[in-house]
Amino acid sequence: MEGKRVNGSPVTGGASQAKRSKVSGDWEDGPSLFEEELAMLDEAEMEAELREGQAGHDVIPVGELGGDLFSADLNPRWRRPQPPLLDSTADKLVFQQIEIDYYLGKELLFAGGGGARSVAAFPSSASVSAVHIHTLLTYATPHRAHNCVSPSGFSPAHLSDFQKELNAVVLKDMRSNKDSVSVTVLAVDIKRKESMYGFHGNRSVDFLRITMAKPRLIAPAKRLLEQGFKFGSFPLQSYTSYEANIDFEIRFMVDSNMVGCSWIELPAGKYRVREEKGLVSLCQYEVDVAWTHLVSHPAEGDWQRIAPLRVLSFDIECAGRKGIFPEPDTDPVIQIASMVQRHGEKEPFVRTVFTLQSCAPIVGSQLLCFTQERQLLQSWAEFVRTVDPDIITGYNIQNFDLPYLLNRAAALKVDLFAYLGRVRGIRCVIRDSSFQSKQVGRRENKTVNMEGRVQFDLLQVLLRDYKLRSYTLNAVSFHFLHEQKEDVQHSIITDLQNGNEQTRRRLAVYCLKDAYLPLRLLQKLMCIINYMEMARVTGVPLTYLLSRGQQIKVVSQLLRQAMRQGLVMPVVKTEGGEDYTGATVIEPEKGYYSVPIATLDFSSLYPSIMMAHNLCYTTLLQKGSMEKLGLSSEDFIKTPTGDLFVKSSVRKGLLPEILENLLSARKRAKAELKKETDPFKKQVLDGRQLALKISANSVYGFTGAQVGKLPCLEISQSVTGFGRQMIEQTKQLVEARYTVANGYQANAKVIYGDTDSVMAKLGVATVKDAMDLGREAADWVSTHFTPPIKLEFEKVYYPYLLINKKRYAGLYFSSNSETHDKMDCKGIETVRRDNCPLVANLINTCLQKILIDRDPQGAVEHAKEVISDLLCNRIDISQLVITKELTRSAQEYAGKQAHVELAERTPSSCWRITSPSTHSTTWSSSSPSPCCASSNPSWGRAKPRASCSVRLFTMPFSLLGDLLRVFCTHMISLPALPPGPTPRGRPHPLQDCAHF
DNA sequence: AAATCCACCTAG
DNA sequence: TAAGCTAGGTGGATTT
Repeated sequence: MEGKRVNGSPVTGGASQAKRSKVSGDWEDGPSLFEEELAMLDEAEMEAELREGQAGHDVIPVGELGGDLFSADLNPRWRRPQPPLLDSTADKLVFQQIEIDYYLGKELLFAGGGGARSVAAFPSSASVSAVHIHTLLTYATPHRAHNCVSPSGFSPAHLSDFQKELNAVVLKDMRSNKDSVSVTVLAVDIKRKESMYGFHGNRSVDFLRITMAKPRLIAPAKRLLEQGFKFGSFPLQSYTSYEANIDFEIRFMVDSNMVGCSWIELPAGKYRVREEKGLVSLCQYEVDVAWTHLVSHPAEGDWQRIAPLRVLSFDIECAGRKGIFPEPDTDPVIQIASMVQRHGEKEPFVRTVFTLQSCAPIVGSQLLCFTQERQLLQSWAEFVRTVDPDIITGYNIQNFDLPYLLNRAAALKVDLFAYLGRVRGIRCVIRDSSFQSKQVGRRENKTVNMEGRVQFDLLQVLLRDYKLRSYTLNAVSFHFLHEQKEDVQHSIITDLQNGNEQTRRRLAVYCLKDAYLPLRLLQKLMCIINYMEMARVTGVPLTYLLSRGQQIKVVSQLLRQAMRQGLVMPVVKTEGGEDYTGATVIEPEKGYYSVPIATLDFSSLYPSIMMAHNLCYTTLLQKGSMEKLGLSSEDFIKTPTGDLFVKSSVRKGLLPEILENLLSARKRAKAELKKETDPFKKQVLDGRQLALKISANSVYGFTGAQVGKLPCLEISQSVTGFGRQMIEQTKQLVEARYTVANGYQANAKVIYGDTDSVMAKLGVATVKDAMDLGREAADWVSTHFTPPIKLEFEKVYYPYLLINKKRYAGLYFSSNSETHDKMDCKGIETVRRDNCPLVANLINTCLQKILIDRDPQGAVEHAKEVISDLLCNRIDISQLVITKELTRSAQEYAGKQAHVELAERTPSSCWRITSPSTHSTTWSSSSPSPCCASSNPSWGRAKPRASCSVRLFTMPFSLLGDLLRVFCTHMISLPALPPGPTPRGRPHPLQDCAHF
C-alpha cells in the first residue's frame, strides 16, 4: 500500500529544470497549492482506505502491449455499493426524482397508452448507499393536452362518432406512418371546464377532452380541429383548442401533482420489480408502477432533503495545432480529468485523470495512462457508466467538452463511447439549439441527450444568474473563490503533451484543477440547492431551469392553480404588437446633497398591485362582458388604463392566489430560516425564499410577454398604470404633509424616484432623524393604499450624489444610523461592464474620496495622476481592456484587419479595436463570449455598417470632470491632447446644474 | 452641426 | 418551437 504511493513533487534539478523551461517557460518549482490540497485529501483518506483494503491512488498503465487492462473495477470506489434486495410486496420505495422524460412503450399496463419514465436517486435511510430506480409510469390519460368547447347540442352519445371521425382525419393527415399507428385518438370525454381567459360569470361549460396516442399527434389534431371539422350530423365548425401546447413533462407533473425534484413514494404492493429480461436501464432498481399509485410528497419537513447525488465534474485537454482551435476530426483528446463528489459531502471521493502516454504520479489522484486514444475514450465512457453520476458538471461541457468527446469518438470509431446515459441502447447525439430572448439575446448552444443524468454546465448557470465582467473559468474562480487556475497557457498544451512524463504531469494537474473548480463553485454558489428549490417552487423539472426561459415556470404554476379551479388555458397565437407604457421615473433634482435623503419603497410593487386589485386573466372583463353578464358597477373596478376587472368578491383571480401563496410561503421560509440552526437546512430555506421572490416578480413579466404563452396586456398595462399613479401620489402625499406649515422642520421635497421608490429630502439634519421620519412617512403613506400594498422605509443616503435618471451614488445607511453599510452606486461606470477596469476603479476611487472622505481635492489629485499615467503609457494593458480574453477574442472576431491601438486621444475615446466587419456573434467557441458583445438580440439583424468598433476602453472625461467640478471651481487640467475631432453629442448631465 | 439611429447595459 | 417587462443614459455612427 505505502509502496504504491509515489512522491508527487516535481523533480527539481538543473538538467530537468532547463529542459522543462524550454518547453513551457518558467513556473514555480515546488508543488502548487492545489497539489498540496490534493495530497491532503489523500492523507485524510488513508486510514479509511487501509481499513477497506482500498486501492491507493497511483498510476496504472493501460493497454501498454495492446492488451485490455482497463476494468471498471480498477477502483472499488467507482461502483455504487450493492443495494439491498427489494421486495415489492413488503417494501415501499422512496426516492428523490431528478429527471423525467417520456417514451412510448408497448408493454404498458394500459394498452396503447404512453409512459413516463423518471430516473431518480434515493438514499436508503441514513446509510451511505445510493440507489437508483427506473420507474415506468403508466399514465391513463397520457396526452390529454387537448380540450375544446363542445358544440351546442352535443351529448355523450356523440362522443364515439366524434372520436372515430377525428381519428380518421388525423390518420389521413399523417404523411408517413412508420410505426403503423391505427389509433390516434385514444379517448374523448366531456368535462365541465371554464376558460381562464376573461370572466364568464363563473359558469363552466362542456369541454371535450381528447386523449391522443402520442404527444406528436396533438398539434395536427389541434390544427385539423381549428381548420374546421365535421362529424356525424353536426355542421362543419372550427374548434378552439386549450392546453394543446403544453410540454409533456409539465402536463404529466401537473396532473400527477408532482413538482420538480420532489420525493416520491411507491407504496408496498403497488409497484412491480422488473424481471431481468425487461430491464432497459443501467439502474440498480427498475420497477413499474401505475401513475395513480405515486405518492408525491410536498417539499416540507423531512421531504426538503436532497439525496446524496453523485456529481461528476470533468475537463478534457486536446492537442491542438499551433494557432488553430482544436478540431475533433484531427486533434486528439490527450487527457480527461474527472472528480466525483456526493452532494452534501465536502470533497470529491474520486479524483482521476485519464492520460494519453505516461504521466508522473500526482499524490491524491489516480492516473490511468493509455497508449491509444481510442482506448482512453472507450475506458472513460466505461468509467462514467460505472461511476453512474446523477449530475454531470464542468465548465462549458455543454458546448465544448461533451460534443468534442462525442465527435472525436465518432471520428475514431469508438462505437461504444456514445452510450453515456442511463438507458441502454440510447446513444448521445449532439444537436444544435438556439435560445433567443430579449433578455439574453440569441444564444447558440449544442445539446447532448443523456437520459437519466442532469447536465449542469456551470458556465450556463453563471451566464444565466450572474452578471460578470468575464466568464472565463479563471476569472470566475477568482471572483467567487479567490482562487485561480493552474498556470498553463493554451498554446503550450501540445508541447507539454509531447514532452515527458513530467510535462504531462503538469498538464494533468492543470486538467484536474479545471475539473475541481466547477465543483467548488457549485458548492460555493449553492447552485444545486437553489436550482432544486426553484424546481420545487415552480414545479418544473430541474433541466428546464437551464434549458428554458422564464415563462415555463409561470405556466407550470398557472396550470396547477387552474386545475384546482376547473379552469383551462387557451392556446393563443403569439404575435408581437405595440409596446405598452411602463413605469414612471421622476425627474431628478440633480446635484450633490450633503443632507440625509430618505428612500421609501413599495415592496414587491407589481405583485402587490395585482393582489390588491385582483388583476387576473380570470377576472378580466372583455368588451361587452359587463352588459352580457349584467354586472353592476359595484362588481368591478376600472384600472388607470381603462381596463375592467371584477372584484375578488365576484371571483378571486388565479394570479393573485398564486402570488399570495408565493409570498406567504416566502414569509414562512424566512421565519423558518430565522429559527433553523442546521446550516444545511438554512441554505435550503434561503434558496427557497429567493426562488419564491423571483417567481413572484416574474408573473407580471409573463402577462406582458407579447410573444408568449398567454399574454394579457390589459393586466400588464393596468399594473404599470397603477404603479405610475401610486408613485405620483406618494410624492404628493409626502410633499403635502411634511411641511413647515404642518409643524415640521422644513418642507420635504421628493428629489428623485424610479418605479417603486421615492427619494425624499425631509429637511432633517441627521441620519437618525431621517430614518425615524422616513419610517413614519412610509407608514402614513401606506394607509392611503389598498393592502397588501405597502410603502416601506428602506434606507437613507448621506451624502447623496444624483447625476441623472438611473445614475446616482451615495452612502447607504439602513441598519445603523452611525455607520454606513456600503457605498451604493447605481448606473455609474463603476457598475457597468462596458468600461475597462481602469475607468471603474478611477471613478470608484473618486466617488469614495468625495462621498466617504469628503475630500474632493484628493479626488482631483487622484484623477490627475491616473490620467497622466494613462497618457504617458504607464498603465498596465490589463487595466485598459476589459479582460485579456476580450482582446484576444476581439482580434479573433475582427480578424487580421483588426487594429488594436492606443488611438485617438480624444477627450472621450482612448483605446479601441476597430474592425471593418460588423456582424458575427461567434467569438471563440472555446472561451465564452465577452459580456459586452453578446447580449443584444439585434446583433446579426442590424443593418451592416461601414465600420464598427469594439469599445474596449473609453475614459468618460465628461463624467469625471462633472464629478470633480462638484467641489472645484475649475475643471481638472488635463495634459495637452493631440489634435483630434472635437467632442460632440449631448450636453453633460450636470452642466447646467445650479448646485455646482 | 444637429438630429436620429444603434448598441449596450443598466434600474427597477 | 420557444422566447418575462419598460425606461433610459451614454457613446458612437449615420443621416439630414
